[in-house]
Amino acid sequence: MTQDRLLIIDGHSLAFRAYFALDASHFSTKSGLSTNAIWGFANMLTTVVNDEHPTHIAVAFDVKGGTFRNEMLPQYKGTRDAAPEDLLPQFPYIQQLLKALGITYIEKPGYEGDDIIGTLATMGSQAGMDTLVLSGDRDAFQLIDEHVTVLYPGHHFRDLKHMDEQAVLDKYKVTPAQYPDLAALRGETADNIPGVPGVGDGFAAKWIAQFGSLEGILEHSDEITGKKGEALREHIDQVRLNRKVNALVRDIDLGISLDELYCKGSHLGELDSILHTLEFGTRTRAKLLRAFPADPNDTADNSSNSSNSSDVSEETLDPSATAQQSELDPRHVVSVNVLDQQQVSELVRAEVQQVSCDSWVEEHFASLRQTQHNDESYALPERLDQASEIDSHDQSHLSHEQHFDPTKVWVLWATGSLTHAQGALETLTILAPDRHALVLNAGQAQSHATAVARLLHDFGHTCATYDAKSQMHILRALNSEALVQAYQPAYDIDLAQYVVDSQFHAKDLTELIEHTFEGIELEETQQSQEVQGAFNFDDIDNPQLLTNTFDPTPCARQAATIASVAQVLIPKAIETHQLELMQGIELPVSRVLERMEHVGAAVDEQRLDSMLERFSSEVELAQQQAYDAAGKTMNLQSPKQLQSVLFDDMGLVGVRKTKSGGYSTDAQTLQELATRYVHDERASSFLVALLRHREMNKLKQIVQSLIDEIDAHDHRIHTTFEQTVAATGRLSSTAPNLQNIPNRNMTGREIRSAFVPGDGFVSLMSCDYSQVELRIMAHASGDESLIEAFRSGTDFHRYVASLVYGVSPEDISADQRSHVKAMSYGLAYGLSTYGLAQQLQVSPAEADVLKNRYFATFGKVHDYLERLVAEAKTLGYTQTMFGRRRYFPGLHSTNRRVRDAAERAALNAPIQGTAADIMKIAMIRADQALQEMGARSRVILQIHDELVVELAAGEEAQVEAAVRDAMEHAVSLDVPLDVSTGVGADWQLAAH
DNA sequence: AGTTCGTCGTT
DNA sequence: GACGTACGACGAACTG
Repeated sequence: MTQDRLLIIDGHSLAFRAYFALDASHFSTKSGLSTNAIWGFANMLTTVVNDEHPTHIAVAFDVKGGTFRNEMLPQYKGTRDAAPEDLLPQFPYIQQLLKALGITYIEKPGYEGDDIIGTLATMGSQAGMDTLVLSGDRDAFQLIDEHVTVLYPGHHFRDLKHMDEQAVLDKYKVTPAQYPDLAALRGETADNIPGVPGVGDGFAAKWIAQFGSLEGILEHSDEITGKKGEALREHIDQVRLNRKVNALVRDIDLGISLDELYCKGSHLGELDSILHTLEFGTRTRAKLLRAFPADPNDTADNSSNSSNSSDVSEETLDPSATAQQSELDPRHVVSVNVLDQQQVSELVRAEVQQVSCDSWVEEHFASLRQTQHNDESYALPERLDQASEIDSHDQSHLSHEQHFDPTKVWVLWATGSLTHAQGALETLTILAPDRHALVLNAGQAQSHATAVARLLHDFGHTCATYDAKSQMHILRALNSEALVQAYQPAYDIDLAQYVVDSQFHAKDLTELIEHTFEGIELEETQQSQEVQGAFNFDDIDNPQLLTNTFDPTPCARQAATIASVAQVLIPKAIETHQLELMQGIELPVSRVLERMEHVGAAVDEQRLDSMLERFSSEVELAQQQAYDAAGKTMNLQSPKQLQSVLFDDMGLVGVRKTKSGGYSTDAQTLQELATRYVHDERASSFLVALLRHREMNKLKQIVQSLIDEIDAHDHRIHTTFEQTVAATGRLSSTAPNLQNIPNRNMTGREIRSAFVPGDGFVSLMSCDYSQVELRIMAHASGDESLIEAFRSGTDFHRYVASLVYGVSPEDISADQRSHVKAMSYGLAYGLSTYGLAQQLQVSPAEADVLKNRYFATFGKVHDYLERLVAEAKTLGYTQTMFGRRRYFPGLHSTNRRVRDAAERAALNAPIQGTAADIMKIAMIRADQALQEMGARSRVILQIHDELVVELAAGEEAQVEAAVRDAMEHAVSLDVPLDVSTGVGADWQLAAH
């Protein structure tokens, strides 16, 4: 029958994808079973079935235990993380669900799902059936022929690519039958299969075209010249093996005929029973039944279903109750008023109307005005849910957690450009709570700045936006102090995403939207119909502004999408107790950062220029010395060329290898080589010159990057502080990075002397926390000895060393002190004995002794650190003192390197993160204090545990006291927070 | 033109 | 067999 369509699904890849696309914490039953993969699987399945209308379906699964491939290639799929522990239990339910839907699933011991797929696809093709293979594995491409198409998921699952013969040919320039040859040459990173280094799809295809097949290539491998030919000859065995492994088996005896894969329909009884177990609602049931209607011949056990289904319908019979519930229940987030861009574009119609801003606001914000003084959205304060390890006493600076009412959210959205922290506004959109939008051009926005400020003042507590810091830069262009002051939105979806999952970072709004709606199906709701139009109003009082030169629709659409994203992310943030963090810390600090970026740091341009000149000539000198020693020239900045000089020409023996197999030429290696070959005149002078070149070149580059970023208008440097990049909660700094200006040795530190007070200011003050991370550990672990060490107020490292070595502080040697100091700092990084030994230049045995002594002295610190990792393993995430979470999927990896790294990160995250939280609170407090005292002095830089303040004349003492107080009392711990300050004519001199 | 690697600066 | 977190910047080398 030509109508027949066979759909073959790779069950494992679909379940994995579903699992990672959906946050497990939002999908679980009361009894604690995770259902995210099941739900996502069902969702994806129905989507594909609705799109493709197959008549026959089979789902293939892998079976536990290895296959013949593992015997051939031990590392096969070695880099793949083991299935997370809450994924595996979901498979039986998926299979049960498939059975209830009348879908056949197949597993076969000794074979992978891919082989079952290969067999079924071959069967389908031979029967002349229209065959679709849904798989995320590119090996499936070899199955494509005139009857077989592979549905291959792109970045977004919903856009499945239909890979047919032409598509493979277009993309890879080979036929589907040749595809495995190409894959064998290229390798497959996902499966830990190395290909020929340096050979990608392009070269592989070229060779295949030239020689017809992999066999042809291997026979004529001698004829291939160049590096790639050489690499091919070296990896010939690997390639042969790859080709064996990636060939799918296509003739397993499955003991099943295609007819048996026909979809007869769902068994209602079984379906209701499994949906009940999974606590899936009627929406999911309805959707499944739309895709897989009940089997008319299945009349068995009708009485038992009716009891089940009435059970379900009772709770959701009332439609208004459903809507209410679905807003709160993350599992039903699908039914929230979610608009993707496509939907919005259909619904938003631009209608140019002449309205006055005031009357428009009056009309469309009426609902907010009514509830303004009796606002239910201000709920009773909720305690911050904290990690049991860390307890903070003082959270008064944090706002109380609010409930989220999507009907009250409105959006203020400015577009424009942003360079050197200088904004220019192009459009300004107000999306009202009733989903009507007003779009202003620059001139209109300018003349209504005060009105907008008033709007913010009245309703800022339900205002949402994206990237408030950049918005504020842009809004500054309107030159309205009132607007800048009033701009305090309640929700920033960029920050919301960051506090919900700091690991994922969307580079722009588009990416954030994609990520937010990934795996979420959008349903048409009545609410979405309410988006009625984007209106552009003309200012009657300013006739010159009457011309509308732009289309307001995209602006309104973007604003509407921001509201939609907020409707998904804010409830998520509330559930995970992150809203307080966003509103109490991130949003307030974003205002401080905005001002810091706007103000910038003044630099002495001449000084930078002369440094650049000096470093440049040093670079050239060192380069010449290196050339002389080597007896030839080369690019000293090329690790590859250095390798050949050092390890081939000069015959030195390499020390360590790099990831990709070459010998490392990093500074540590060069140092070691210099000691080892101290008697080899030529080698050692080359090494010394090279090291010198490296150092000077680095400094030269840093100075150059600073010069490049000087703003021509005010001769200051305006860095950008990235607030949503570092997974621990720290800030980062770019264009230029002012958080990595050299500080370790005199030569580099000089660069700091180029940072000076600007016109109208007299000096710089540097204020930094001493040993914050250690103090956090002392507090959180409750270790009495360490707490006492901090309270004693003496030389901390000396005091600790005296405890560790059991001698009085004055008898501690310089070595002992520095060793203990390194140990102390290494703690928070999960430092190994080996690493400690490396750093201290002592034997691993000695390092081990030190470590044991240290932990014997500070036992509770040891317990605390272990507890952090253990808790991260159970919870899946760590928390800082202020509840900031970071998730660690790698903690359960079977790959030890990955797992160890995750453990170290999990140990470090709550400590580094708490330090970051404290500094952010200190910045908010310092900024506020300076404002309140009317000081002209201002904070201009933050370097993780240091603030740099630009001091105005006569303010030094007062400002010093204020900033010190802000930092020392940002939070109250069981140990004091020590801040040291210094003042000087430049940043270097301000050091203390 | 865009990506990945190696290296190195900070905390 | 590796072996300290978190970042950003640069040039080289390789991909298209």
